Amino acid sequence: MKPLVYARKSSFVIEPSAPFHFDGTFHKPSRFPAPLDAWDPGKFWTAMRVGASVYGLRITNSGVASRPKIRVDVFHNRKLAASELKAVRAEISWRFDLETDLSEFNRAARADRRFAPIFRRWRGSRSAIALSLYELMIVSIVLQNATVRRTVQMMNALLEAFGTRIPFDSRTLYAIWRPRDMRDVSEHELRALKVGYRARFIKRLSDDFVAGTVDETAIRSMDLESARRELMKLYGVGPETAQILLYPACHRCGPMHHIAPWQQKIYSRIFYGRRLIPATKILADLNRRYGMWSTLAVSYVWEDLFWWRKRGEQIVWLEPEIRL
DNA sequence: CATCAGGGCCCTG
DNA sequence: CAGGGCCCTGAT
Repeated sequence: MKPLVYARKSSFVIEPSAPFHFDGTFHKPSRFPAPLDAWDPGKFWTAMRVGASVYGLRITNSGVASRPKIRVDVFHNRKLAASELKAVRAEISWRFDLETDLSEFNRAARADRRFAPIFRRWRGSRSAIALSLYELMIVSIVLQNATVRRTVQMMNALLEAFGTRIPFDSRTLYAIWRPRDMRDVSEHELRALKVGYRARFIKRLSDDFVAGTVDETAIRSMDLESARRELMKLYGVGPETAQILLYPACHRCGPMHHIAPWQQKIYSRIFYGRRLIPATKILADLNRRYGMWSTLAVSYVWEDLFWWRKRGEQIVWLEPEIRL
């Protein structure tokens, strides 16, 4: 097969709602490393599947917080129809939540006694991920009951076997396969990639997406609780995975319902300065304090911590919790 | 060498 | 609703 060359380029500009924080939106340092996207200050690359095609995207910051502007360069391997470009733009806008109105959250954030400096630092950051609902679901599955190292291994093995390699702009990234690409893949074949019991989840979920049991478009417009119920019906999706999916894939950042054990440990430290606080208490406190903005508020504090770590700050209690 | 828990979820009793 | 089993790995 002839290697596909993503050398053609189309460009457009998006003006996100203000205030906007480019790096806080396009890079989340707490996430595990995968060849799905790449980031440098003011620049972001990803391979995005929209409709039937995959595109290489380079997104560049070309505005300021108060007058935000991003430039999108779309790399492709054939001539594009105008409608395709329009679809790509709409998808970027949705996935990175570029049109959202955070003024209410920002008002509350300014008045926050403890964390106002953090909220100010990241003001304009969005709940965002480059992945579709199906793609994030796959990522959540390989996160289940695994340490970071194992998650990375599983993800790489899956991408190598079924992902679409997109060489563009002198880098190579992968797009996750489509649900229907799993149709002729056996559970046995998946297990050979050492994903263990998750093989069955991947098969069943892919089938559900093909059959239309899950409708991403519908879920995007549901209220928080309906979306959660819908997602939890799926085989392999429990409370933790639903939480991951609702935010950021659905931009539902209402009250939190679930805290994973390792998050509980980290929340205990950052919100209470203690070793371990009961998850139910943490949930109640955070939801009382931040209400419908809980998930967003917590993510600002959470990512801020991982930004410090990324910049080389030693956080002695954090390291043992991030097992590589 | 064996045992065990892990960034969950399903199934059973 | 509590608890066992699941795939694999690295830690002990």
